[in-house]
Amino acid sequence: MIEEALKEIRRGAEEIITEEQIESLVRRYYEKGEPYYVKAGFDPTAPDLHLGHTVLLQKLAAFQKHGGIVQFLIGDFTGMIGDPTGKSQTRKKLTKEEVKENAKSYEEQVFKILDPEKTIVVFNSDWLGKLTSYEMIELASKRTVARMLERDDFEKRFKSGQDISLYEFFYPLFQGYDSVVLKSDIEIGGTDQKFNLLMGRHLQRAYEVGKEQVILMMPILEGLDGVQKMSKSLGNFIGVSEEPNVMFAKVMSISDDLMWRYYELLSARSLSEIEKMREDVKSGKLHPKRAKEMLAEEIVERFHDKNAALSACEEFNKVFKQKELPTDMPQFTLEGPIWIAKALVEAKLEPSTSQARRDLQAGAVRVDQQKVSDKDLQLEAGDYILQVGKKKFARVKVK
RNA sequence: GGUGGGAUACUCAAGUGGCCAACGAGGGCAGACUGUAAAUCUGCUGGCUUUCGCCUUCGGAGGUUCGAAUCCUCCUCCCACCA
Repeated sequence: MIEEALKEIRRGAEEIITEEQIESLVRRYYEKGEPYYVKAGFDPTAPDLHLGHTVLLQKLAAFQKHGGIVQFLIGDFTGMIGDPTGKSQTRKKLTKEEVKENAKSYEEQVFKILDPEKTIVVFNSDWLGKLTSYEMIELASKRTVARMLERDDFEKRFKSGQDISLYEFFYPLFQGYDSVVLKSDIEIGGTDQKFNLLMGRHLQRAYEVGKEQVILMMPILEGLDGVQKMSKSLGNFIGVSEEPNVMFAKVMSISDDLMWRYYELLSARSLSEIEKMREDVKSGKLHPKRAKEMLAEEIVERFHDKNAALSACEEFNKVFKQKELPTDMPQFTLEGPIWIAKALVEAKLEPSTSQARRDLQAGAVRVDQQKVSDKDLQLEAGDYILQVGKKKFARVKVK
């Protein structure tokens, strides 16, 4: 039992410091029923979560199954400073109302994964905002400049003579101080957070909290392209609030290799179950597409529901396998007669007539499921279904 | 402070007076093949005018020239070496 629990906890983790400590926490829970605290910090800015963020959340959920009480920390104070990157200055301060608002929408999204019964939501402005100058100096005295400069980006900047503002040193200190206040037993975060996470461990020792938090680092999830990290700005993400059909299709578009990575980091299926699927795919017993569908179904179900998942799957196969038309298409009414290239732009299927012209040339455009070979095609009054490539559809009425 | 080198489209990177909307690679889009996977092959990859052409783009501002990404002047920012 304990072994199983540890296996799930270790799953996907890039690094754990230290394994022994985690083991004793879990053991203590199973033998004496004593829970432990698992902390994770989140940005207070508008939470538009994507699957990348849920990697951490699921790890928290795994802990909850095995005795962990989650300390869901909203870094409304630290967020104001901003984690040092060398570029950003002190960020705009969010009002109390904005933070509350964001926290609320966090909860809506987050409790699809976390167990609210075992989650405590905390705001670090509650204690960081009240620190006196004396206490801040005390905090700063717990760490030397030399040790601070060990942090990767500080070291680089220092060596190359770039600016390091004093305030930047406070970010890791504050994050670590949170662990002191919260008496966390474990803190989890991305691999890029290693320095900050270790700071919590150090400060707990320095403040004689009586424990040194375990740190568990999760890898950064790759985006749909399978190479770069999932991020909104790169456009390779799956948002947790996206439409079931969109979400499903996005999962289906990932490569087979990436599929297993997603299974490991995102699926609630047990490792042994996943291993079995992997073997079945290898031996031909399970079609890889079906394996991917199962993943897509699971993910859609988590953020929507079972029915949405099933109908998304059905819709997907209808459109892409049977090549039938999607059930829902955006509708447009246009003045006619109209040149096909213009109509495509009007229907938002193309960004410009030049691009439309190219796609026309390439044979990527269909009207009522028929490939258009005439680049000069005029649409007379009537109803049409326009299609560009495999994914873009629109219903237009020409007047 | 001095001396050299550099800044080109989404990214990297050619081009050093007209043939440059600008070689090539990556990425992206599309087609074929498939399982909307991967791999592979093919086409396209600034905008507008249904393509005759026109307009905007090569760090910024001016200038020389019939004509400039390319030459000149000034400015901004990067990088290397010297002090």
